[in-house]
Amino acid sequence: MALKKQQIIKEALELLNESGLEGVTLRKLASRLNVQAPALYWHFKNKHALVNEMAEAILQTEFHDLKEREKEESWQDWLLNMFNHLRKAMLAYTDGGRVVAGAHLSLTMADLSETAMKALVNAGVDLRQSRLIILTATRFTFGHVIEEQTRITEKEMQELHMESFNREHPTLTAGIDEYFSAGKTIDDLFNDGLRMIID
Amino acid sequence: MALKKQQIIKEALELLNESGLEGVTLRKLASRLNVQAPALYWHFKNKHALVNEMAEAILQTEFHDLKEREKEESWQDWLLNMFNHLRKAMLAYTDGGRVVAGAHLSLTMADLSETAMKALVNAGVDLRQSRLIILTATRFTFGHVIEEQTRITEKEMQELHMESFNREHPTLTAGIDEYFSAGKTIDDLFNDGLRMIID
DNA sequence: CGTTAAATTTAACGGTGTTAAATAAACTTA
DNA sequence: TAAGTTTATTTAACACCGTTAAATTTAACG
Repeated sequence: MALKKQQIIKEALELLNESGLEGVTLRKLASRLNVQAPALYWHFKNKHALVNEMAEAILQTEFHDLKEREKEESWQDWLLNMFNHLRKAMLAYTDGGRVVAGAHLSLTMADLSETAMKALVNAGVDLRQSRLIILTATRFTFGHVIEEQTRITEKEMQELHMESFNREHPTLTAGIDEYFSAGKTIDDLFNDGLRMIID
Repeated sequence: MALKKQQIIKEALELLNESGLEGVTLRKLASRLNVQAPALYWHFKNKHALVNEMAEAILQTEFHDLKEREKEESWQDWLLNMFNHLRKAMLAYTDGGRVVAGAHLSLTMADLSETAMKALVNAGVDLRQSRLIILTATRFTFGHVIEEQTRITEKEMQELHMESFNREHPTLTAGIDEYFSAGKTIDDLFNDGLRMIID
């Protein structure tokens, strides 16, 4: 039976979740589909194209029905919610941030930006200000999720020598401790950062 | 003559600028140093470690003498200037953003954060607020520079079908056009975004 | 000079994306 | 149904990649 594009992408996403971006190789993917690696080249012009389509699929799971802003909702709340969805979509997959942020010229991202621009402009926000807010928040979101998803091994932790690190960076350490000892989470950190941009 | 660590890193950075991150391979680097690839493993435990040291070197060129904030300078101006230096350091090398952002647990970045935290706290900014501002601005800066340095080929441009893209994203297109037709540059875009976070 | 440690080479392993050509399977048309 | 054409996949190979183990050279030191 002929291989379907959506099948390939679905299997690639499962492989992504199991092995991370480094683990997504054409041979492994082909093997899962009971096919030889070069067969994939009939469906995708190269690996980059496959990864781009994986990024679109990741975004689609969260944004296949992107709701426009309701009259009673503030544009700030709407936008905050939109970027939380964007983060959620990327967090759903191992290395999802790197996959999506690395996918250039994503149509879904463009649609997202367009919808967001309309939401803000319709709410009376200046055109230039709208663009600045959305661009800044987008890049912050990408940066944040990529950082959030970067795995640090136990080995790397030890090599950093926490006690001397903390001694040499007291203010930084105090800032980190204060935040989390106040019961705040990574989710809060993301939203607090986002609010700094939006408000 | 024995290979010196700094020589290797210097040569690796030149290779980075000529061939991009994908082009930095141990064989090519070794060849430039008139040595065989496995020789590099005596100086670095693996490629990741080499790239991490490249990141530190990139940062050091701009931050070997990081000046603390002067009494008469506002913390906002000082911070804005610091992140402009960070961006400049990364822009000095092809894929510099990906190299630096991908380098985990960078000591130079930690020193940078510590100095910035002290500057803000000494200026009377709340500890938590200081951390939020610096973290958000850092992640935005990484996201911005990575995006800025992502090369888009002529082919990819054509495949996007600009006219239909613009038709389907009128508000987004208008926002982009307005900004640049006002004579603003990418530098301005970065600083405008940064100011949204800092102010 | 002889010994020890530092630095590098040779050879190889298992993996990667990708291409060209041969082949099989599935439709289309006579 | 048979022939022909497009679609889809396989086989075989290329040119790379990071990395390891072992042998070998180079340098340092008593």
